This record gives sequence, structure tokens and C-alpha cells, in this order.
Amino acid sequence: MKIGELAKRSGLSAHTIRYYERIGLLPVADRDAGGRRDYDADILVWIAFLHRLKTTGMPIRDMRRYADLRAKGDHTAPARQQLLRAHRENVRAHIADLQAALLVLDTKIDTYVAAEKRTQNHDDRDARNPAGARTARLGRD
Amino acid sequence: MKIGELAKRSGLSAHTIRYYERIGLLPVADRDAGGRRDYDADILVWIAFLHRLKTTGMPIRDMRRYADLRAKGDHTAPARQQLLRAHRENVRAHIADLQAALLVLDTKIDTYVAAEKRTQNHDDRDARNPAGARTARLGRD
DNA sequence: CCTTGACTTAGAGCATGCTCGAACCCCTAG
DNA sequence: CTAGGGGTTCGAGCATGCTCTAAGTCAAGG
Repeated sequence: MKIGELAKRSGLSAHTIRYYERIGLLPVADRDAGGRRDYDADILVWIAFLHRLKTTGMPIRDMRRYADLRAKGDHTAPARQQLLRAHRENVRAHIADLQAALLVLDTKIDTYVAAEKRTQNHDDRDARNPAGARTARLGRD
Repeated sequence: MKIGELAKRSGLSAHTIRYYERIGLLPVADRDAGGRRDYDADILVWIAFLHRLKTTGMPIRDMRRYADLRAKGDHTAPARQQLLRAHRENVRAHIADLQAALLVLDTKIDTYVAAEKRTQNHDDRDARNPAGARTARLGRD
């Protein structure tokens, strides 16, 4: 498979694929007779895994470390495992953080909904004071 | 409160506080007699909220939009609510993504653990073939 | 044979979000 | 009154992760 097809299949651009090779995330590709990169289909599995790591916030330097270990052979398995364990903990912590934020957002949205209702009632019964003090809290945050 | 103290209390650096003011995330601060920024304590609440938005992945341009709406007064409340709803959905989606990734990581880590055990047994019973084919899969990803 | 289009390289440029340096000002305590 | 430790502005610089340009090579179809 040439770089253009790999780009289509992996979702990366050809530019990005070359970039990833340059920085050591992808193995140096084999070349065909004309000197073009020629990929084996299983590179897609590795790219998908890299994508997972990326979307879960692993910086490229850590992905490189993992890739380097992988390239060094089986005896680096414990180190790779350790890397993944550390990353898993980061992801866990991140999820916890996001869940806490979700509560805050929900509360805040509820506040807006409640204020909306108050304004509604207010307008219904007292249209002469549409910017009344009872809704002034909305401007605070 | 002067900028140095706000920096300590908010966790932002004074540099960052000025930067946030410049780009419109923080309101233009009042000045004291000597022309220095003088803050009211409740700016901390706003900064904490910004921090939430930031750690949940909202780009600065969206935070600015929210800040701008806030500055325009109560009638922008529906727009702000809408912004937060959209953000909440992003956060939800992000959480789902991370949870899926967590499963992948757990599976992968388990694979390493299992391979380790196999190597262990193998070494115990057949120390002449420590790099045997049964663990070669480890180099694949 | 010649055009077309995908490929090659090195290196510049961009978007985001800070982070820092330089040069200067001003208040307070010793 | 003078040194120190804030503060001020403007603008450059940095880290990350791409993204694109320029100039050129190469293979295949009309």
C-alpha cells in the first residue's frame, strides 16, 4: 500500500504520516523500486492504537517512548506495560475531572433555566420592569 | 487585591492574568491611584469557572464568547445557556471516548500481564528457550 | 513521447496558549 | 534618600502538533 492509500485508510494525511515517521512514531517504511514508501496493512493497527493514545491525551513524546520500546523487542514489554498503566491512571483521573465538571455545568445550566422561568413569570405579571433586580444575578457569572 | 495576590490565590501567574485580560477573558481591571490593577475578590469565582471550562477542553475563543456575552448583560443569558449546553455535550462525548479507551488499555495491559505469566512458566520449565515463539506476539503492538 | 498525478525531500509556516524579557515606574521601609 | 520589591507595557519567544510549499522524481496511460 502506498502512502496515499494509507492516508485514506488511516484518516491521517500523507503529510502527517511522513511527519510521524520522521519523529519516530511510525517505523521507517519499506520502499518500492521507485523509492516510494510501501506499507503493509498491519501498520493500520498500530496507527489506530496511536490514535487512541493521542485522543486520550498522551503527548507525542510518550508515544515515541512506547514506539521506541516496541521497536527494541520483547524484553521491553514490562516497561511498555508500566507506561500503559501510568497512562491508564491519567485517563482515569481525567474522566473523574470531567465528570465533576459535568455536575458543575448541569448546575449552572439549571440556574439559567430557573432564571428564565422567573423572568417568564415576572414578564407575565409585571411587564413594566423587564430588567428587574430579581434577575440581575445572571450577569455575575 | 493586587495582581500578585490574585496570582497566588487563583493559581494563574501574573503574566497569565494580564494575558487573559488582553484577550478578553477577564474584564479590564480597575486601577488604584498608582495605576496598578486592583481586583475585587469575586473575580476568583470567575477565574475558577474559566478554569473549569479550560480543563474540560473549551478553546479560548469559546470562553471569550461566553465572557463577551456575560459582559453584555442579562439579555444574553439564553445564548450563554446554549453555549454551556453545547459544551456539556462535548464533555459527555469526551467522557464516553475516554471510557472506551480505558477498556482498550485494560485489555492491552492484561495482555502484557498474561504474556508475562506465560514467560514465567516457560522459564521455569524450559530455561533453554527464553525467547520462544510463544511470546513473540509482544513485539507486534 | 508527453502529460498527469502521486510521490520525494527539506524546511518554512501556522494555531493555540501561554511565558518571558526589557525597560521603566512607583511605593514603602530602613 | 535609596534600595528593593512590587507593578506597568509591548512584543518576542516557546512548546506542541501538525500543515503546507517548493522543487523535483517517477510510472503509467493516451
